[in-house]
Amino acid sequence: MSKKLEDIHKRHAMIKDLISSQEIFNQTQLVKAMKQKGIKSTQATLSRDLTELGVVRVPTSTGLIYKLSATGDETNLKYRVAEEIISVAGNESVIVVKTYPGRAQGVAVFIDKQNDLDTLGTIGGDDTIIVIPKSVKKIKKTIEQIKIILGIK
Amino acid sequence: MSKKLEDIHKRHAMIKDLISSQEIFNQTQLVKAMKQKGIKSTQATLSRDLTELGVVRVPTSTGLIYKLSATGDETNLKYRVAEEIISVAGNESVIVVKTYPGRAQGVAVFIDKQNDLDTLGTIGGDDTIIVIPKSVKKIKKTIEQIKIILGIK
DNA sequence: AATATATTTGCATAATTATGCATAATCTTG
DNA sequence: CAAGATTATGCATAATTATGCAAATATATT
Repeated sequence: MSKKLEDIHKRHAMIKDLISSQEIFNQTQLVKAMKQKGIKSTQATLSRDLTELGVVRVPTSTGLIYKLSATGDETNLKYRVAEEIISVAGNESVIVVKTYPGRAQGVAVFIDKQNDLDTLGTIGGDDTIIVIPKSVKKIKKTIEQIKIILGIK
Repeated sequence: MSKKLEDIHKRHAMIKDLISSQEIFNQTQLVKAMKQKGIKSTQATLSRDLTELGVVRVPTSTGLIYKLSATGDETNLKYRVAEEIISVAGNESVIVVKTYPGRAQGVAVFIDKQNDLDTLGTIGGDDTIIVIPKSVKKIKKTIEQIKIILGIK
């Protein structure tokens, strides 16, 4: 297992921990709070982390604070989407996802939302989606990722 | 009635409308969108409005966009209800709440739910609500409480 | 292991948002 | 209606956040 990946995970976990246990008003404050907990990073990195974690800055009576955005149906959605997929396959240049009739649009939107997928974009018809990878070299990997995210084989 | 209050309400309504009907990425874009709809304002004012409306900026696959924060959130409901109220006043026997057209029912339900209010009940029409206090002696106090709960003056 | 690919990070800075202050608009009270 | 008080707004700018780029680190391939 990658040391780096562990670190990122640790940092993300710490961020979630901090923003849910205390009022964090801005990113420099977060930098300091993390430092106290033994994790050093910079405002720039945290800005990216917050985006990845889907954290929002909400107005409250005490000021703008960071909060984890409401999740919950995410896992559920995943299941439903997975059930609509027939197959995921690729050739040398694109990935093709087959779905049950009329389901392609919804699945395509879901795939688009997974911003940890290295895709340029998707086009969905009625029962077929074309996924354009960032690079043709990533096709295999991306197919794997899609399958992993959706928990299918 | 105040011209100004109407304008603010209109602007707030427009903001909610715009951010829920299209992707608004930043405040200058919002300024332009509002202008097209005939409401002129500045980035500074909109910044304040967004805070008042409890709007959040959430990360999505297409970038950071503004969204009304999760419904069901109590604080939020409060904001929205408060937005619909024009005035709260009383005479020697009842309290009258004036709202924007068609909003009275919703506001009345909200007031009913506040069980720390010393009221016997409410009757709501289209834009007016009559609130019956437990005792006429509590009218002043109850008006105050309503205003405090909703954070209005 | 060596080389090639890909990812993460920090720095510097651009982009964006929030706010103090002065002014204008509105409201209140006499 | 006038005078004073309050609230809303815009301007200028401070505060904060996001990002291009290059270096560092990690991963994959042979």
